[in-house]
Amino acid sequence: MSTTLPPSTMPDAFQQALDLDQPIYLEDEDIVAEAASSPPPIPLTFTPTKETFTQYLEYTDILPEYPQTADGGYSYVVYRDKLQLADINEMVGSIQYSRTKSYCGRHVTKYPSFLGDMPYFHSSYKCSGVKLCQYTHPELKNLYHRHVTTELQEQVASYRASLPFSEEDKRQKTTYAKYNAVIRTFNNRALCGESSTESCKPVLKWSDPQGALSRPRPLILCSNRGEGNSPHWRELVKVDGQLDIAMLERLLNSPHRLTEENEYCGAIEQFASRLGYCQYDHKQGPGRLIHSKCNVTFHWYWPHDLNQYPYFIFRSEGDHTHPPPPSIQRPLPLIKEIRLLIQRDPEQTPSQFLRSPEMQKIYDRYGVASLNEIHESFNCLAFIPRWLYKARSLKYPAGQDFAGLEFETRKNPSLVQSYIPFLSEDIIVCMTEQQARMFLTLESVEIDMSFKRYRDAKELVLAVFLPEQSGIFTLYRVITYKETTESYTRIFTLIDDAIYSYTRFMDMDLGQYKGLAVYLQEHCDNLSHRDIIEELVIFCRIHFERGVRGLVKKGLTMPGFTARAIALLNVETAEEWMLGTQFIIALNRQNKAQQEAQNTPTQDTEITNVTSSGVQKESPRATVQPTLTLEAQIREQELRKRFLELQQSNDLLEKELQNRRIREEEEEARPQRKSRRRT
DNA sequence: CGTCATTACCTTTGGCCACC
DNA sequence: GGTGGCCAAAGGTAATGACG
Repeated sequence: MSTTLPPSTMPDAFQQALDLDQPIYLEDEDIVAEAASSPPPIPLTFTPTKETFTQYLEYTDILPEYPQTADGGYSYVVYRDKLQLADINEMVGSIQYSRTKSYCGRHVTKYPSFLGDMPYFHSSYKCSGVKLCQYTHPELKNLYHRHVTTELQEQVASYRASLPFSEEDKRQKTTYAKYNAVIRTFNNRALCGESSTESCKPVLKWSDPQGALSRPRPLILCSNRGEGNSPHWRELVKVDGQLDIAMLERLLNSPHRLTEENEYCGAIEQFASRLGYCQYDHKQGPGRLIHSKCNVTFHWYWPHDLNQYPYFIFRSEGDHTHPPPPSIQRPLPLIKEIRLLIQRDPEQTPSQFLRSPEMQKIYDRYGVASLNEIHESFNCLAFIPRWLYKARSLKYPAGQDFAGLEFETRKNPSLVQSYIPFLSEDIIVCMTEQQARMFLTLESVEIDMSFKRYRDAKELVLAVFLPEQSGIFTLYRVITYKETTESYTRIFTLIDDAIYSYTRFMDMDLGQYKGLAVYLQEHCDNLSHRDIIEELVIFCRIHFERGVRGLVKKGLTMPGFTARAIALLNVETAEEWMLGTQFIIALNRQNKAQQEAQNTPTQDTEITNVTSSGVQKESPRATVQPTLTLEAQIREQELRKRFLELQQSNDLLEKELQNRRIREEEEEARPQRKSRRRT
């Protein structure tokens, strides 16, 4: 619905302004100088109650982050092919001035505007100003502006740079803050109590070293403090790297102390900032952030039919009665993209997210290596963990603990059928049908226990290494909150149940499975659990190596023990294994006998304890050196040769590992930032 | 219609704390 | 020391009504 306006009612200025061939361009010109000869105002709206005018008009395809403003109004006519309402919101939302909305989206249907005689919407913001430190330099405070130019930004930066020490150097900042605190407290006569006098001044001295190995330590004390007990102030300065002691000494002991005059600050924060004080400890104390108000108004108008008229007008009126705020509004299109990526996969950590291939694509698009190279507002990335947390909370409203799982299973019952065959408060079993089928085709599986993924629970994983895929295939996952034998028995029963529930229609596989069950039952009656374990279980290499090193740590002194024991891991047959272990045991006996002969006391450590924790507690079985037949002796020689070869290659490996450890220790010893380590 | 004031709800932010 | 979880407070938004 549109109202036609007789051409006669169109003001000349409007007609002239509508002539897009002759736009009125005002770019980086000095508006103040032009004010004397300012052109007649251009009407933007034609309403009977109050017409809106603009003094300046600029055509553009993108609204600047710091739109210009003017007394009679500075307006931008923004044109873009296929302009959408979202684009308008994005551009208006990206301006760097904090603002509050005066009103939003008012329809104007009866009166024409600069956009023509079609209905339009009209919205309005008010600039909220900035927050300035109470010690802001008066010139900076009064840096009213209409246009943010490079010169203005440099001028603002110069006020920040005029502070005594670089704001970026944390150590210098801390030292300066310490110095200021000491001076202030001395000036308040708060440190020397009743003995405090006008002449009390803080000085930095070094203590006399106590003993040959101690070093002099820095002290801040009152200049009136003598030897021994004194009511005057004395404080030992902590040498923990946070303070630059040499700088503190220079500041405190210099005959020309920094002038006692107050210093000025250059801190400007967005009005939206919740900081109470500026980030700089001044001589006169921390500076409270104070709201510097502003009366600038922003208005924007856009036609109902953006397809037909892909224009909108943005108008800014009044002077900003404050210096320009720092550029911290993040570019909206990029922010939307990041938000979408986070919503898609909120289970990443912030650093994983920033290094993800999706983010890498964004960096590549801009030809940069990190976000802060795209826009300075990304210098602070604290919003990333918050958004991840929020997205996770939305995705898992009941959390990701047991309650969350229960919630998910109720919401999505098929989850139970397809992946969680058993769920109780103590044990959660995860297995799919494909995993169950895979399980039945295997001769062996690996069992691993993880303590790290969940806070209170442990995770037991049955997996198999597939050489064709060069990867580990998980077969079965149990999350358990108990660690008792009963709970493990229950877990292994549940493996049976899970496989059965998924594969009950597979006759052939079921036969295999039943056969295995019968086999286990029959053998369990006749054999001890140790025998069954020996028959069925191969323990983890890492646990074996840990066991070997543990024995050495406990005091086993047999020469070449580590290399020989670890060589056992590379044997290929049971015979080689038995021979190897007997060889080591015999050597150990010999070694012990020698040590006893020399009356050297040794640790009572038994090598046969070298197995995984499950068997470790058992008493070692008596080993008998067998009497060998001739045939066996020949076979033994072959095996001994093979064992020695293995041992030799292992010795080399051991040496290489040792060298690597030494190198790592040296690296660690260097004074550098320690990296976090996960074990 | 332009503007202001009010209100209720939504979102962001700085800071605290526990944990690894 | 970095990180994540969480909270209170403050800023922002949207809707609405009143007035000139």
